Amino acid sequence: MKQSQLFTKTTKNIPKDELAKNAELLIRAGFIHKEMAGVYSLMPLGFRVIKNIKNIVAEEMEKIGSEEIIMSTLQNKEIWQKTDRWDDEKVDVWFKSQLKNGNEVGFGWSHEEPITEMMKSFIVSYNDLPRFVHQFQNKLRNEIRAKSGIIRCREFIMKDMYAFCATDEENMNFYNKTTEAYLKVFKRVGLGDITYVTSASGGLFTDKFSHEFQTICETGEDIIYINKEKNIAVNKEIYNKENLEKMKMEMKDFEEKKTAEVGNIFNFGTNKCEQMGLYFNDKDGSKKPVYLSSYGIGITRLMGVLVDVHHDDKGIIWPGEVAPFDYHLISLAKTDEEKKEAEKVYEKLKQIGKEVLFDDRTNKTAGEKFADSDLIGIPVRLILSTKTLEAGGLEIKNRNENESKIIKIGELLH
RNA sequence: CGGGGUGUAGCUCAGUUGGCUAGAGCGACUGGUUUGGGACCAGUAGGCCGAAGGUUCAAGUCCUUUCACCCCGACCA
Repeated sequence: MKQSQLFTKTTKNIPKDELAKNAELLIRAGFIHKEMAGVYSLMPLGFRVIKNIKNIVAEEMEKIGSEEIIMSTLQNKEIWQKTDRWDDEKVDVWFKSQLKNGNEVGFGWSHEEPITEMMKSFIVSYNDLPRFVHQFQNKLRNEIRAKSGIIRCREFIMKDMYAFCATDEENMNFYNKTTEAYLKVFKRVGLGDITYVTSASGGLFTDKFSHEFQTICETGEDIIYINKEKNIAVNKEIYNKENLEKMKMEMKDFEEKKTAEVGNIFNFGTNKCEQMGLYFNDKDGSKKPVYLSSYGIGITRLMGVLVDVHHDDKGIIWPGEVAPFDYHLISLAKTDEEKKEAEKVYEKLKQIGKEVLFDDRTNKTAGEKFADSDLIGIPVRLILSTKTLEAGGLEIKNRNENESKIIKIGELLH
């Protein structure tokens, strides 16, 4: 992509209505645009990062047997009434509207009920189980207070996955497989070292505990207690003597950390399906309720957490796999010949399958280009200038390092 | 939803006890000089001072209402 054509704009000014680092940098670097409190649009750069995160998540979910679908945003009131979750007293994040005929509809804040309802058309026998599906979908939640930049939004992209199983064993097996898959996802996006599987309460979803994936992060809204040796973490909401005794641990074993919840997994057992009337005929002819578990990863939130965790005073430092581009090729070419050379490098890099942002702008000074480059945060910066050509090639520098070196153009293409 | 704060140029802000034609920096545009860390000079454009109502000879400034945004708390996949 040529930067002269890229739909974006960077700014030196810190937006006055954003205190959170993630939103500040993403806006300044031109990744997102704020529509209103808790609602952001994605610009091309932001869209690329989101695509990369989605691809990683999709890959890992497919590896454990899930298929991608996409469900509707508009939701049927009657379906939610079956589990008593239509009532605003029970679920306070509903956005609701009306059809022309006066019927109420809801905007999806979660999809357990609709997916379970849908499955009633497809799961009737043990032969139809297990069934795993996931989707990337815009969730709408009427949060009392949007905050922390893109960490707590009213509209956001979420990956939600649902597992329908015949037995508790099958269900727990998938639950454990997903836990592993999630850890892989967080490792791949660059949060592996600071993300913990955390025991938490089930909240609205289940009476039992659930597991959250919590990433250590200043902008986070959760407090968790971590034991690094045993790799155990507990959310503050269930952190008490009684629960610790069950784990045979004491408070002195834990360290308190501020974290952001980047993923969570819930086991509903057969509760939800019993409420919704999703049963199947087992081998012996008996009618049994289906086991359901659900698995979420906040995709846009993940982008925010990544920025909060990976930045310096100059801008964002994207981990490789989620970065909007592999290379930021900056041309400081003066002569036509040099310009041609820069163009050639750009084309060659594309040919070998690299994603390149090519700063071909002629009306910007070197300093401005460097500042933009640091702000945008592409992992590897390549500079082509009179100086580098004289030295035999390009200057290469990683965003997270200070040293640069000259390499031959040919070396880069291997 | 309680408490606190902020709305003035595209962005970030200044604007005194109410006073004449509302300012700066950045950005944009034009011309020129520059060209390895947001460079310089000259010029130009750009405003319903968040919105509505009120007080006053006079309102960006005072009063009332309202909307938006931020922060703290409560809440919370």
